[in-house]
Amino acid sequence: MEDQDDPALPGFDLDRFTPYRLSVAAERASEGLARLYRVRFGISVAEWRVLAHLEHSGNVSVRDIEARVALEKSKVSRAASRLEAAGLIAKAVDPADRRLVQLSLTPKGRALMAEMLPVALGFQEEIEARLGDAFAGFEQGLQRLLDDMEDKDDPSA
Amino acid sequence: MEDQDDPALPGFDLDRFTPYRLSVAAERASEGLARLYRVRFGISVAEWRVLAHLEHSGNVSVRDIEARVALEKSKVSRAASRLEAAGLIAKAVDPADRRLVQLSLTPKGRALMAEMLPVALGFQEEIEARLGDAFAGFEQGLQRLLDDMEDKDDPSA
DNA sequence: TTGACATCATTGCAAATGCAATGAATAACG
DNA sequence: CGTTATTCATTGCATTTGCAATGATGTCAA
Repeated sequence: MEDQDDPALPGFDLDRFTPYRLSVAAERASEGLARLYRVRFGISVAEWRVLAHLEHSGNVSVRDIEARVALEKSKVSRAASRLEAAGLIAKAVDPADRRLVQLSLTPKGRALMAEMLPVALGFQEEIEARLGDAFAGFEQGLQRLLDDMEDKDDPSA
Repeated sequence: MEDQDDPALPGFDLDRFTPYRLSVAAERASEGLARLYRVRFGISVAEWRVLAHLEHSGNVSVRDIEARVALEKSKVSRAASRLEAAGLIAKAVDPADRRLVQLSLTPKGRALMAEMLPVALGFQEEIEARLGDAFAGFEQGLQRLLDDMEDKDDPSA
């Protein structure tokens, strides 16, 4: 009973818990950008990732994107369908392996990316400016986390 | 036409885009911990956050948690209902303001937290160990991001 | 070749999510 | 007081999500 409000507990503070902090920061950053994309271009985060990857890597299969862009394959598939319906990408069966679907930007999709990229780059610059001299260290840590979690994402095994 | 596969485009690389990196890192970190909690304790991330906040701060209203723990109020409400059904927390109408619901850990809830906290702390230690000397810089950057986004979460606003 | 197994994209479906009511209670202000 | 706003927690509902089929293709070895 005395430990009901006993401050001498382990004293766990969620605010100092890295997974939580990471989650909140990511949520807010992605959400800020997501709102921009949604209201200005009608594009979701998943769709943005697919477009960005296509802009960067040319024709790719759904499977490639799934692995490359940290998106469930059903999410990629549905995003691709919406993008195709919007005329932003084209789907084509790979002639070499007919199980694969090659996605590629249409001219309209490329034009949209030309509008969206400056927004993304501006957002990135904004973040770097806000972090200032902390940016380098932050990115280094982030990189190390991403490297470690590349396949196994459970640090305590 | 020539820019179909022209590498001289803006050359945007999603992998260097901080919001994306942050999102992937957060997703993987949270998911690793989430799996542990789910399989070992049957607890979701939202439920974990509610429990952790209660353990740390004693009785709190749903509203408090919503603000404090970066969770939609409907999510808090539903998490609280599940936790109550599981006998881990108690809900009580605040006598001073009967709109508020005071949440508090039951003995069973406190016992569960006593089991879960070491797991969380171990996870945290693991992360710190993996980051090594990059941890301090990483946390500093993260803190700066969180500060900046406290109310307005759109850096390019 | 043929048959067992693997891989790919899509889709069905149950569960989770976000947002906009809803209803209860309080605060603000004349 | 009485009336109008505001705050709080919950819930309804449409959308999104994740996961497990499904079907269509490819691979490999007997």
